[in-house]
Amino acid sequence: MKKGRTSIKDIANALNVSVTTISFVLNGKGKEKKISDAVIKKVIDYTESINYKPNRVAQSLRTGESKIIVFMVEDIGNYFFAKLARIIEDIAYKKDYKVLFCSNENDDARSRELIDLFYERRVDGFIIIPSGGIRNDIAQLIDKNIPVVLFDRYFEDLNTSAVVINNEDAAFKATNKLIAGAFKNIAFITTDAQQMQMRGRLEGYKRAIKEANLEPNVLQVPYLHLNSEKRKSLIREFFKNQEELDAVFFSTNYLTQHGLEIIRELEHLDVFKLGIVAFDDNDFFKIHSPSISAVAQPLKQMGEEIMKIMLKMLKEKNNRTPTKQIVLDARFIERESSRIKIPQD
Amino acid sequence: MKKGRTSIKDIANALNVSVTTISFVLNGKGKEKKISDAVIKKVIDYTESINYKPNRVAQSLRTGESKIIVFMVEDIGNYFFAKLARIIEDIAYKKDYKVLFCSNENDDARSRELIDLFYERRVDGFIIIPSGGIRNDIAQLIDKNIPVVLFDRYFEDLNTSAVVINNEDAAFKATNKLIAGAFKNIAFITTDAQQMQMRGRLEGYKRAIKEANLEPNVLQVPYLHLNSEKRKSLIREFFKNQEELDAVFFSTNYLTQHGLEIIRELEHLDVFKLGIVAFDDNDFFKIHSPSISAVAQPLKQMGEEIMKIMLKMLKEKNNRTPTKQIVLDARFIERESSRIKIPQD
DNA sequence: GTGAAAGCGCTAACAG
DNA sequence: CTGTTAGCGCTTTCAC
Repeated sequence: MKKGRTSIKDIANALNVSVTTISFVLNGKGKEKKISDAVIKKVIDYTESINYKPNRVAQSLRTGESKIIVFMVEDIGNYFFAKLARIIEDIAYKKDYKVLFCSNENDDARSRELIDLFYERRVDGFIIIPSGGIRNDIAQLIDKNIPVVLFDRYFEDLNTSAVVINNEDAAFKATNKLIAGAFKNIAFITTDAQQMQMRGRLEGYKRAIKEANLEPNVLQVPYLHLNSEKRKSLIREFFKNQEELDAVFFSTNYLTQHGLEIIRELEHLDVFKLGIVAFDDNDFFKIHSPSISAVAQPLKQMGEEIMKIMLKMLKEKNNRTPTKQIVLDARFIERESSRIKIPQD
Repeated sequence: MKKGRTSIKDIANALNVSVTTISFVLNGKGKEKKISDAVIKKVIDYTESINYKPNRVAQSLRTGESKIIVFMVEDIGNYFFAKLARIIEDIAYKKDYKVLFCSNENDDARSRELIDLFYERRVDGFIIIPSGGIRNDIAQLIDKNIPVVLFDRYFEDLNTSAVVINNEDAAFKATNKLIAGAFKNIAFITTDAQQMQMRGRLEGYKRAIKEANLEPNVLQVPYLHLNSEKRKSLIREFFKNQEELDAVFFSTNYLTQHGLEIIRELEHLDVFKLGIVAFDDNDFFKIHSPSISAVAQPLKQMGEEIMKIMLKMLKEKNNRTPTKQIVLDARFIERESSRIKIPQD
């Protein structure tokens, strides 16, 4: 293994053929360009023997393509996103694309930084869960003819391709599960983010509550500029004044996590008597006592739809592919926490 | 916002100055190269007005630098790695480096693919938790003079910079916590991976058990070619034949997760009576009933040490920086699961 | 103070 | 069938 980096020119010199020949062979165009089998073999053998790797930076510069797709979510550590990432990656690999993952923490500044970073590096496409304030950045990408597929949510006033679930319906059904479990005072803990998926979940909850002639009971935790301790204390305060409460529906994964922690520490709440439902599933929910019922998004299907659109855009680079919006249904996973509890009176 | 991508040449044309001038100004060398203030202002204003972003691919090709560091771990979704990633990123940003994260799933083939991907793209440095079989790939990077810092574990026969914790000592102390909690039959559930950090943990456990005149009781779950269901059934079988068992020490995060799931389903085990300790902390451990005691690695310190070495190597590019190995101590977080339990007889 | 031009490693049109 | 060469967008040396 020699020091430094070998170039295609070095190989041409070593083998006494031109760089063109090398380039053709390495790009699998040997046959097509009628390079002799002997030369092809010579080139292949040699490049393999020295473990030559072409400089993709130069390739990218020359071709204008990077064969890289960016997958940007709130938090790649999140069970839901991590699983989805895997599905997308598998599909991409089959088409010779690599996928780079990153987390925007639902933060506009960070999203922008990441978009810039990858845009400047000429990635071929973006799959993004947009944070609230990056509408214009997305619009710019589209303007520059770069394929973008949003998911989980999108901007209603921006014409983009997107894959989302029917949040209103999913929340409606989940709330009804609690209602069917004979719970009467069902709180909904959500964020105050004015993102469409959050609004949808809230609407679904409200509709179910209304149709059952119950009272809505909503806590909206501000989602900006709060660390988890602050959020937790808001949830704690909310629970403290809820003597009647018998069930809780958490609208996001991290709120569920906070909520379970608080319920655990409050004397007047018994996690085994409370009805609990979470939006988005998590590996720990089945280990928890009681196990936690959850609304699970159809990961496989989402990944496939996202990539179908992305690959199409990538292929039709020049003529602008018409945008496409897909809405999928979520699934309710019933566990212990949403079942009818032991009567208490 | 115009279509396509603006180049430095377009700007030169638009402003009637040469590309050199633009380049100098954009790289902050305006003053140094004695470009007039008027021209500097003109260039800055114009590039900002059209929101020009230099093509980093071309920059990279020209300078041979990408200003990107790769951070590769088993699973970036893991609490421990995610936190560490954040710390590293913060430090890198201050020195104008970006960090790209990726997960190798402790799989050699995947590690290799990722290393190749980034190597071909000329990233400036690698921070890696190596999977077992990539010793040679790491060696090649070092051979090619690319800065590499390993952490969590390293190859004893390869001279690399690395940051690790004292696993033997941490496991020894954690086991002693259980022993102090009056537990007598303490099982150690680990993988059969022959990686140094796993061997260290096993040794620490064994030493503590021996010094207390207890009997070691070890389950080594094969870590290759097993999906989580398979691993779980091995743990289930192990537990089934353990009537005497009163405590468990899990050597990794995912084994803890599996273990808790199994304990939950087995009639003869009561999670509230069992002593439990996990290696590596997790957000869910404090929500779990009972809350789970854990060995926590010193994240901040690890991140700082890793970056100290990395930045040094990056700066001294040419003369090969001597390698450096750092060993840090872990911390035991005592929660409910390791405390003395209600007497049972 | 500013510009011309070489060259980073690669692809591909064109020439022979 | 294979070689020569322009050029992707940028940095930087050297010239004026």
